[in-house]
Amino acid sequence: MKPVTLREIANKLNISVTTVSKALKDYPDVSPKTKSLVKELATTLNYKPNAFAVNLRTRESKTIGLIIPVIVHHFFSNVIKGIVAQAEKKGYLVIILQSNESYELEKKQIDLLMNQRVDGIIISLANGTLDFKHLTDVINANKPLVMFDKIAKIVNCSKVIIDDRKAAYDATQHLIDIGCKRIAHFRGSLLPQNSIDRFLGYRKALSDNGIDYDPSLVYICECDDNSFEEGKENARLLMQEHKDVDGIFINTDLVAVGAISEFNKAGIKIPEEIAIVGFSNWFMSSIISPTLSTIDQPGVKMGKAAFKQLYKEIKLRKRNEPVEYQQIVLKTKLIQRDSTQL
Amino acid sequence: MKPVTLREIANKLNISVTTVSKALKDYPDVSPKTKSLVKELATTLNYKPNAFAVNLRTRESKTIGLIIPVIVHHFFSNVIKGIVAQAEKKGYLVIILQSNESYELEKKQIDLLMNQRVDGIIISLANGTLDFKHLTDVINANKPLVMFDKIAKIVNCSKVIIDDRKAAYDATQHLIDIGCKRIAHFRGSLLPQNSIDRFLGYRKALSDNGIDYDPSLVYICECDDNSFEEGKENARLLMQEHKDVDGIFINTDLVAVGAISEFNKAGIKIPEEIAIVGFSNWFMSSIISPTLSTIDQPGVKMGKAAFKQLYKEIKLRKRNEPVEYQQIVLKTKLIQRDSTQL
DNA sequence: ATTTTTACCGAAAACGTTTTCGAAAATACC
DNA sequence: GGTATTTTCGAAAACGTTTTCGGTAAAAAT
Repeated sequence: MKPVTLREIANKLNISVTTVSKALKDYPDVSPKTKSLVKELATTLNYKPNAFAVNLRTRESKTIGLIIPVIVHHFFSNVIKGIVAQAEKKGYLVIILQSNESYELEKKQIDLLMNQRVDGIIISLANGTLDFKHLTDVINANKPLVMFDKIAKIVNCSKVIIDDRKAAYDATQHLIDIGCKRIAHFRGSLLPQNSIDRFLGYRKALSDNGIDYDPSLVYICECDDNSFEEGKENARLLMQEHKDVDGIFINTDLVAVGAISEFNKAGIKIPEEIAIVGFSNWFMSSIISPTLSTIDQPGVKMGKAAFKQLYKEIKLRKRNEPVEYQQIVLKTKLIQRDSTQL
Repeated sequence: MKPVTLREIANKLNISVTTVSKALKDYPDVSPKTKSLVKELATTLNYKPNAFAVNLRTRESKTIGLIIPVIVHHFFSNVIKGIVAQAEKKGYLVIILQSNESYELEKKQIDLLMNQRVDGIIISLANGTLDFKHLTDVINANKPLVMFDKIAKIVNCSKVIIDDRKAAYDATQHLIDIGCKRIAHFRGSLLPQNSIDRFLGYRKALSDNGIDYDPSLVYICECDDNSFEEGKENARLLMQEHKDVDGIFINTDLVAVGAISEFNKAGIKIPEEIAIVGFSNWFMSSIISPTLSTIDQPGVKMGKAAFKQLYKEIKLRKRNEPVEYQQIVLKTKLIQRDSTQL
């Protein structure tokens, strides 16, 4: 019942553990005959190297850690999929942890992963994370760290992001192009970098088109969990406070879907009375009525890119070669659907 | 930069590694003075035990494996969340792999996890899995295995499921209760146990109510990926082939949403002309129009239950106590919404 | 004062690998 | 046949921890 070890193979063949180990790894200093003998016996005995022993010796775990704010989220589960798939290709396993948007938990989890001696960490920050010592600690411990989506610009490491600012600019410009004059923005949480960037893109588009920026048209919400309700709530507020608004750029599709459902209920016509652009291209956005124009945010691709970069850094570090941090910016594109199709 | 080891602490205090180790684990045979000395130094040096070494020595990895068919799926990502949360509470980490509904991949991944010496495995089977040797291998290697949702009844291990048959029965009975006479069933894939059970529940409800079972009313689809399209396609077929159908019990909410959108487009009134019950209580089902009646399938709860059972078995095995496999059946409930509200 | 007990510590083996380095055996060369 | 070279192998150390088992010194008991 106990797993087979090198020693057992060695004993059965009356050779040393050393030779067995070398034979299995095709060292040049072991004869073809013994090599084949060893390999044969290893497969018949179904020998599997003990990962702990290998890791202890080689200081590699062939495992990486992934920390994300929420797992149950279309964008993040797509990223998970991308990372796991790419990692598997390279023989790496992925340990996934969920920070629940909590800075404290995030810190603890980084610790957990470091103790586990993962070879690297991929992270998307919790909204509440303002202090970055736990992250610089990782880097100082000489362990590769890649941030994606929700990043901290100050931290010096590789990042995989989209150009949130440009994407938001494109979305807003699109609303302007179809004739919107008073454009609101549902911004979501205040802190995260991409919330900031999307807001800046929105404002830039306005000013580039000579439209005055009106702060009262920007709706903020700190309720992290029920985005759908957030959309409905903001839509209700908007209908009370700003009847003249004819276009909204919304931070994320789920919120947009909530808003649409509220507008539908109130009998407000989309896009005739209010045009809407969402963000992330959730598959439901092509399904609801009216279908939602949105920005395509390539989750799987981001995941793959993040792992690829991490992998590169792991390899470089191993060879003691200098690593230079990359800022990988993936392309987004505007997808026009009925919610802006006049 | 190198992590601190027991030896370094020992050298700094001029005591042995043994004593340091014991002090940190509160062995009775080390004096309070040295204990506090060691502990203090350990925290100031930020000592973290090397997980590999510990694992090698203790044969525990404090890590479990999770294999699921797809990550990007509301039900499964909820299960992930439940498992990860519960595992973290007990100090366990979770390695997640996605089988992509492929038997071959599933087999490989089991192998990967066994090599990694995880302490246990939680799995939901791929649709294509018909041979179970890779699973019995796990059990024979004396490693705890818990299956959930998509299980194999033949395999002798603990399982966490819902009573699919009863749930399907309830759903169908509900359709009958509101007056449906010709009830179709979108069954999805043919193989998985829960597809079979749901079908049986559907049939039982019919016969218990004296309604003839008509095989042509059961729609099967092997397209694993685009459930939404499957719903639309089946709806189209149904409208052509069986204009007299007045109720459908649909295997999963996403397919149901597809069907609803197709019926909406065709101008067929729900529930007046066709009543619909879905399955899983995806959050979107309370959002679309009309809102969808469905069976609540508690993903997070299932994940938690699965880990709890696995944890129990890990502990029992460690103490060499006999483990008895549990079949944990979680409660589902029918949620009535507009799609069956006459 | 001697023996017994208790309290405290450490040497050493073990977990299963990998890798260095030297030695032995086989082969080549003159 | 003797030397030089190449093949082929294995002993041993190392990775960092845990745990068993003795051993010593001090404290308690006789």
